[in-house]
Amino acid sequence: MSVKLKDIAEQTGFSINTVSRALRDDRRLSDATRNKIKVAAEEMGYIRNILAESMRSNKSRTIGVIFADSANPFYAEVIQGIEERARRLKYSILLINIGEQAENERKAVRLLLGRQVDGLVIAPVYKDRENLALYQSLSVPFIMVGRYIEGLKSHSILHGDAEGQAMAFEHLLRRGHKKILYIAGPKNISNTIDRMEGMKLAYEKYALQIDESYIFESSGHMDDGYRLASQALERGLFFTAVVCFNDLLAFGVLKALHEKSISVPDDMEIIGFDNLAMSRFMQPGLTTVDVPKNHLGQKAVEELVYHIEDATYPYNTIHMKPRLIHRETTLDSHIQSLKTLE
Amino acid sequence: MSVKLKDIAEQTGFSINTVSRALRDDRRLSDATRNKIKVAAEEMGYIRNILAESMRSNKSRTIGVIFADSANPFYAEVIQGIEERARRLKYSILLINIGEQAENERKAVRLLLGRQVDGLVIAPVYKDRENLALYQSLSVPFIMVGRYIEGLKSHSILHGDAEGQAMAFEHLLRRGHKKILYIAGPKNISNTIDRMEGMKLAYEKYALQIDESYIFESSGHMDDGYRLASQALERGLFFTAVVCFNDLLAFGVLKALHEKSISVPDDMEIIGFDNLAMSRFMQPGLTTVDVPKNHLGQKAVEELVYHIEDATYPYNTIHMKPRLIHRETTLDSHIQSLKTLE
DNA sequence: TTATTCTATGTTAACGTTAACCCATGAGTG
DNA sequence: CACTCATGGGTTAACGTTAACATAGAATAA
Repeated sequence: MSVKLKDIAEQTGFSINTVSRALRDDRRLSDATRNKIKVAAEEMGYIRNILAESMRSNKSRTIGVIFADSANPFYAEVIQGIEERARRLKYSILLINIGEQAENERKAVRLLLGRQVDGLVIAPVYKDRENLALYQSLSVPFIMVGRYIEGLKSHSILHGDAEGQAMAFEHLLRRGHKKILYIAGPKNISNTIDRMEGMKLAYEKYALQIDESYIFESSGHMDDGYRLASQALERGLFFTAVVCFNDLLAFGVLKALHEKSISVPDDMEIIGFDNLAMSRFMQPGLTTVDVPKNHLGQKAVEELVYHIEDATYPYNTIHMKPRLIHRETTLDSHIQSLKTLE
Repeated sequence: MSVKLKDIAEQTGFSINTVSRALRDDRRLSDATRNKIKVAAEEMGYIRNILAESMRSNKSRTIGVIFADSANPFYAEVIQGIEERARRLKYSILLINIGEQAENERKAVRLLLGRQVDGLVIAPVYKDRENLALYQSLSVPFIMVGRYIEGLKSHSILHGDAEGQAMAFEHLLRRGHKKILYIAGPKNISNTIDRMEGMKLAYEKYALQIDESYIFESSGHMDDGYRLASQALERGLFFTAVVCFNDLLAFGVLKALHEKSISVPDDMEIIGFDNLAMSRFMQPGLTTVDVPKNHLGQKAVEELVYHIEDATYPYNTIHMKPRLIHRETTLDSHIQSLKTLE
């Protein structure tokens, strides 16, 4: 069996409690005692039983992490940030994927509560009466990353969905595009709603009407981008630019355009969202809205731990700034003006 | 405070133990009692304290997962498989990233042991005397995914690194390529060694010599692919094909080639490894060696749980079959033969 | 009938740790 | 010299659950 405090106590002649204190660096013990015990523990290969510690101290140093899909490159980077920061702060993370299903989200929360997590980091499904009630009565702190749910927005860290999407559209509208295809995201998450809102803001700014037939719904995956763009082209829909809910969709769109021999950005401009690591390496490099993914995860944990360690710490929505990253799927204003002169 | 067994016991009039049994579906209780207790538990919003359960039963239903970087799309997909299967088997996963550092790997193992995990799934650093000793004396079952370490190969689930890399090279050598650039992976992992071995096998098969100056070391990231390919070209190194340790490197290489206006596959053929989800959407679509990533993760958990539940279950290396996926960065034999006729 | 086995439940202890409280000793204080 | 107080450590109980054993009554068998 493994080494326990009891074994170290017997070995060193101190009581179990003294051993426990020594290993927790309790200053009320003499240096000599503390060192003697620590050395013995090290020699005996002692590993503290965190389960027992958690049980007794009522603090598990564990954070539950609930996402739709950890393999999605966007979430993968957020999770990376979460793991990194949690590890640094001496917390461990329990990861659960829920595939955008509100019911799975509830199950995940309950499971994690059963595991006595000290807090939760969640990318929640947007609208679900039952979930709202669940969160409102939740016994542990929780932070929502990159998304929010109505009524609990103060728990969210957001990255300017509306603002970012507006920037993307403005970049195109300003330069005269009239027919822009918008491939939207899954309808049960806040990002889809906010980005749609951003699109509207941009159109309003330029006093232009949105043609609803240019808005497609999607799951946010590459295949959908490919499929929807292909279909639109095959049906003869006329457009000069495509804005995508995220980069993955844009990858699919690029593939479709290439197959139809439509030249990007000359005949068609494309803008994504998220600025995934791969987006820079696409051919051509994808113009997109940058979101600080890793930082988002780190910040979420940081805030969460504040709440865990201080129950009075207030919840306030945190906003991060999106940035439009110009690459090769759009023409920048300079080049555009040159072309206009030709 | 939260509802405990004690509360349900008081509410229903049964003993704590009977309540515990009822909620665990113990068949020795009468249906009436079991139902009454379950209904009461449900009504009272009882959530079982898994920590306490784990403490007492000496089984945490937790699996520790140790990878270099969960944001790497390859591992992200493996982890997805792990999470999926673990969840289905009622296990939770604790995730730790170690960045290919042997020392971090040791720390992670110890941390997870402290958390009383029932088993580990690891992508280990290849060669480290201390780690070998650690694993040899490990008190819980462990499965290594996609990699192995010397002396413990039976714990691994592998996907034919040598075989897959040989297939890639053979495809090129068979069709007459003489100067093939190979961008290898990080040197402290088994994949790099085995894939290098696969390359050698292919050259031997065609009785050709390997020119060491065509082998570059890398970290396996996109930037390295870009940087190394750019450098090779700038230095005037002559080659007609590039084989990459993984798809990420290939993405970087494609970018570099495009910048130099080298046409793929006509002037240069490229083969990657891993068949990431994005590889199909690259422009041109990347020819690569497919590895069943999600399945690898699922299988790892499946095997691990066999070991957890039956200590006599034997360790045997499991081999999965790689497949060469022909896409647009290579010319297939048919097209090649047509070109030859020109 | 009486012994035996089942069935359904209760009682007690334990998992390994930490919290809360207690107690000796000796130094410093007035 | 008695008193306080800090120092260094021990004792006991508790966290919430399950394992192991015990038991009472009913059903069955001989």
